[in-house]
Amino acid sequence: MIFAMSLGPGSLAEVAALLGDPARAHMLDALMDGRALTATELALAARVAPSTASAHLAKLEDARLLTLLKQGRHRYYRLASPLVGRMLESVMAVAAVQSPARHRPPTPRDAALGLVRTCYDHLAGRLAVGIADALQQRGYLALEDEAGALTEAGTRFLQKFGLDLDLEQKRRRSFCRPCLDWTERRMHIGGAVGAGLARRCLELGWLERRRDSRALKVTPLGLEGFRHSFDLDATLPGAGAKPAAKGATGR
Amino acid sequence: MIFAMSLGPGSLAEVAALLGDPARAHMLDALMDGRALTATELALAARVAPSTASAHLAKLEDARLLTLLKQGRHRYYRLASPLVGRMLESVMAVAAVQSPARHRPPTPRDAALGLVRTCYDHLAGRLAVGIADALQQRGYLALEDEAGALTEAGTRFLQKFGLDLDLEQKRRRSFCRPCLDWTERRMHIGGAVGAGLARRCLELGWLERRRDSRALKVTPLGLEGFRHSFDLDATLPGAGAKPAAKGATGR
DNA sequence: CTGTCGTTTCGGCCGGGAACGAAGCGTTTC
DNA sequence: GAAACGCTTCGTTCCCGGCCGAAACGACAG
Repeated sequence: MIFAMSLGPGSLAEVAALLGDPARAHMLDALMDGRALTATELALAARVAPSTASAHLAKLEDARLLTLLKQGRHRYYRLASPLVGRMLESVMAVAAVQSPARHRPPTPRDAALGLVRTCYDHLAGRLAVGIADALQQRGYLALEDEAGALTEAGTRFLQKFGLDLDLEQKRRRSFCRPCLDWTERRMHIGGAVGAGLARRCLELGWLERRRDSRALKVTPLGLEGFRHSFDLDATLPGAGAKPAAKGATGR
Repeated sequence: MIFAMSLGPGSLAEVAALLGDPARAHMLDALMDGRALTATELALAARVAPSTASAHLAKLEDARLLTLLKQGRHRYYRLASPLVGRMLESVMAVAAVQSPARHRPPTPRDAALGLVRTCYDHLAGRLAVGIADALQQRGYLALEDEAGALTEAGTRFLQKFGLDLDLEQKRRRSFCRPCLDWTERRMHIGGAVGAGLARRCLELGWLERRRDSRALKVTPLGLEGFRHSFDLDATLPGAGAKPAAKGATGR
């Protein structure tokens, strides 16, 4: 039998087929913020019966896309590695590009997701793109299709902002991965810098996690902080007072 | 109906399902070298009847994963964008990691693929990893999990080697994307630098495309060139004379 | 020990979609 | 014009795999 390649297209299909089921896709999407969720939570996210969810999770774990953490009578699942997260990102990026806003009933909760959410370990959404834009405009950052890099001025700026880039930077000369946003269709900051930025924003109390969603809440403190540090308006359009500098988010 | 998210996990599943069929996966894999192939060639690659292939190709084109070029009575398909290529890469990277050499009947033709092949627009395989290693060892390159960058010395070296990095470099400060190799499980050079390197090796006549495979042929000229410029032994293990400096490829 | 909760296993149902062959359409060659 | 070729459309078959509910299992709480 020569027709079975030892690796390659065969296993490509196997992995992709796992992502190709709507229920599993919803589960993986729910896990994309990096947290560990229980089987029931994932069943809820996928809108299937617990028994169905169990079968799906067994497959995903068997394929090493998820890792399992048994804790009492709960079973916590999480993405097996950043590699898996990046794979999901890249598929979503393609999905976003090739489906040019087919049907657009912009759900109310989508608005929150569109403003700012987590993307595995970093920030995504309008705010994240805005941050990337602001840093680029000031010459702190160069973000291209395939790679990104901080300038020295940018490194100093982010260190002053509270990121500890020194350790990382000694090991790796460049660690700022561009990530295509599926709502904005624009690049934002992933990689180590993106993760650090997200961590710092949560640490400062500018953003808060929500229990039920990947969307993040911008605190009043954050509203002021983003305006002051990045010249960004982090309000939801149509919610509350009209922004003073409306152009800031749109750009 | 609140249960239908406008974008996100739904379209993730849609795209992934397209990759999840073995026949389509084989087609996409065949297209991963960036060339355009006809419908019959793809049918052959996927080992399905022309009518079946036609249906698959229609779906892939409809989803904008492939673009169609009509030419006479032939229909040439190719990957719609580098984004699609990168998505396939990332899925294969996961597939390679999570299937730890399940069944290993190392096909003879796999040996050629393992040595050097194209990966969308750049080189992959043992030789490509070797090149990346050599450049890193000389301090020309820093390649990490999420990003990579040339040093100034590395830029000069590659320019002397015949890559025209000037144009690119003015536009983008950093453009050297690391790409996980599914045979070697090591990083090699993708992005603009990787593409340039591949182009230059073909241009120099060091490597030649094969008609039927993504594997490349190392010419005698290339054998000497790789040894001289990168201190690499580009022979197939077990084929021909034993390499003089065996450690060079293994590292 | 008994009940509750989180999770898995089993059995059965059902639909989507991948496969093929035959026939049709457009293009090139002789 | 006829024949060969490349590809698609149509109609049919068929099987894989997702779904659920019922029941079993293990863990914790009372």
